[in-house]
Amino acid sequence: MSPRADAVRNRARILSAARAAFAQDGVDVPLDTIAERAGVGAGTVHRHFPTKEALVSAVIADRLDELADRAAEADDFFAYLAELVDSGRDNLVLSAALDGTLGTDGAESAARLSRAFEVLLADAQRAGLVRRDVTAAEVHAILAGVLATESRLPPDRRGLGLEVAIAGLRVSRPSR
Amino acid sequence: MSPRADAVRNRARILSAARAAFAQDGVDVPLDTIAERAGVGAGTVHRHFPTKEALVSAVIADRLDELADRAAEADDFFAYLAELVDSGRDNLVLSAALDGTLGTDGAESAARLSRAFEVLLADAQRAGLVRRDVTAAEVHAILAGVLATESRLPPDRRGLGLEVAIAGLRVSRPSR
Amino acid sequence: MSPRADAVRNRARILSAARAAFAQDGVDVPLDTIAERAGVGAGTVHRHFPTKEALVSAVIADRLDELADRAAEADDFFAYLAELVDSGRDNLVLSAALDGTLGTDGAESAARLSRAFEVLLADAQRAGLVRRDVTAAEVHAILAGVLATESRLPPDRRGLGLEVAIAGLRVSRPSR
Amino acid sequence: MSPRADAVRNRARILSAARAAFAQDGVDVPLDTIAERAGVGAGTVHRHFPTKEALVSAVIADRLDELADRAAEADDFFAYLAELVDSGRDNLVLSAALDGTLGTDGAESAARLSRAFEVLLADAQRAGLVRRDVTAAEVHAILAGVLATESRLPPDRRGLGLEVAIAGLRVSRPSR
DNA sequence: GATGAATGAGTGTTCATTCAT
DNA sequence: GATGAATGAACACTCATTCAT
Repeated sequence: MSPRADAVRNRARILSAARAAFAQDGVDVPLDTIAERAGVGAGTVHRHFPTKEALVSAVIADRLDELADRAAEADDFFAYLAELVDSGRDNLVLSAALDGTLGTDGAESAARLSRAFEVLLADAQRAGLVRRDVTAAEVHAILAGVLATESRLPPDRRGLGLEVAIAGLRVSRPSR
Repeated sequence: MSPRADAVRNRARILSAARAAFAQDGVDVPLDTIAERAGVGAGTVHRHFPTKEALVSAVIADRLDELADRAAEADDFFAYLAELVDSGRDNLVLSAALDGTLGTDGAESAARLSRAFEVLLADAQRAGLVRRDVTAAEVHAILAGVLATESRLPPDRRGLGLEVAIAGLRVSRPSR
Repeated sequence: MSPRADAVRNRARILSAARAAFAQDGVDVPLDTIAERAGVGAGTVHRHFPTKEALVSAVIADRLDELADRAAEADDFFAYLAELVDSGRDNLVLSAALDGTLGTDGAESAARLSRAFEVLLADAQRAGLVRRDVTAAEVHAILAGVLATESRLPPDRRGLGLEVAIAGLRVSRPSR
Repeated sequence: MSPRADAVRNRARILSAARAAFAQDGVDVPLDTIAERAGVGAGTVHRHFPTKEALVSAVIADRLDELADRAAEADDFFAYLAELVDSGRDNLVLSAALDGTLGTDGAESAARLSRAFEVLLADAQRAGLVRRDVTAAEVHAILAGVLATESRLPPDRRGLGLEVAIAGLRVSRPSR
């Protein structure tokens, strides 16, 4: 009752190919390229994702889901950040796309991530490791910046951006 | 060597229009739109900038020149950063494009900026306000991240990204 | 020779769905739409009608068969015309398609219709109600025109096209 | 001050090529075909007619303008009809498309035609050559039908459709 | 030098048809 | 036999670039 074995596989392959292609060449890669990478016809991409925008949203939602899963499992705010930055290193483009509209699915995934992230942040704030006046959304904006920074650092300096952000997040008030 | 007055003016108008258009709609705006905004024909844009990429590079180089000018005039590292972030707030797109190749002109402008920036940074480091193990290039990467952060913050929280970065840059070693 | 019950039913459902879809949206409706309307898969449509053209031909042949049936039963030329126009009113698209090639089946149906129609016409001509120099094929062409006219008339004027045609068919020679 | 010499010519060539292509193969001909026939690139077609629909509308409007011109010059209702049918013989497709939406220009052209046609019709009615209870719009619908009829008649019978319509339009009431 | 019309390759999307399940 | 996913050619439309005026 499920001749969908192929369909499921194709959907996954398209998603994966799209993710790689977006990361490598930006969201402007032709859909044909993605189709070729996924080993399917152009029409198949459209069957699964009626619009290019839908595909982008799906890739982002997929990524958000991963992040949400990790956030839900994590128990250490900073370790989670490190992991997140690490995994996002090659996905700057994608993380940039994060600003764009997400389909309904994306919104849901983003909400899941937010909830898990808020818990982690609150713990860290309670433990005195993060200044209390920043919200989860604000820390998220800072993380987006960290990703942008990391992508511009030479390999042997990776981690510096996060290091600085963490240090900066600890201090309540700028003295200077 | 005389009727260049118009040519010079057109070049400036195109650059200005391109800058505004890139900031508003991203680097994917059609050249026709830029030409229209500049009040010139599409062919004129190509006479001055043979390629779209050349125009993008020129806009970036132009911006880098401004930044270099300001850096050369500044005497306070942090005030300079604040000014830079402030002026760059609406130019995230452009600053993202900064990763792309710059033409030769761009390289020169970038070099000018670097030299001025290095002086400011060295002063701040000597004064003990910035950890000594970061280079100018690294601080630049961090600034790019700050711009990304700021663009994601609501208006009433603008400045938080820079604040955190400055605080983080002061601490020499991450203690955690 | 047994499980054809379903096949027969499916064929009928597809034909019916196609007829409705063509009448409503023109012959350019996607086959998928027709398949969905018929409650079958796209592949099933092709099993019954290997080509879209074949489906169109079948729908037309089906319609021609109906018309032939009615013509065979009718005994009054004008009443038959009225009925035909009445039933064809919403099928302009289909009647336009009538020009296109009909498959072999279509030719047969068309022939049946022609024979029945010729009988009716001959009767009317013998009774002096229709000029004698027009053939059945020519009256058919005129009827196609009447359908086109009717589809352009407002609801409260429906019938005018046929009325004029009937009046015109009575006169042997244009006097002017 | 008019480098538009080519532009004007191209516009005319495209319009002409489109008219011929539509008449020959229907409105579904690829734009590329029209471009090729006109001896221009595909982009040029779009510069002049931003949308395919716009091109169709323009072709129709162009045709309506011709008809309006002729109607304005004519002084004999029936001669005008004959001329119209004669010229429209190969344009059934186009006249079928006439139902579709016309752009603003089309509406204007249609209005011009209506006004001229109304004058001719009124004259004919006053002269007792056409029944008085039909409006210009209704006669137009009948003409559309005549065109449909004519396109279905063999060459040696051309004119029969108009002949019948004219005869029918003279009689005030269907007697039967 | 400037103009803007022309070009044509490239893109997203549709859809008749095929084929694995 | 039926299903619906896969295919890929075809289409309308965009846009950087070229070129006649």
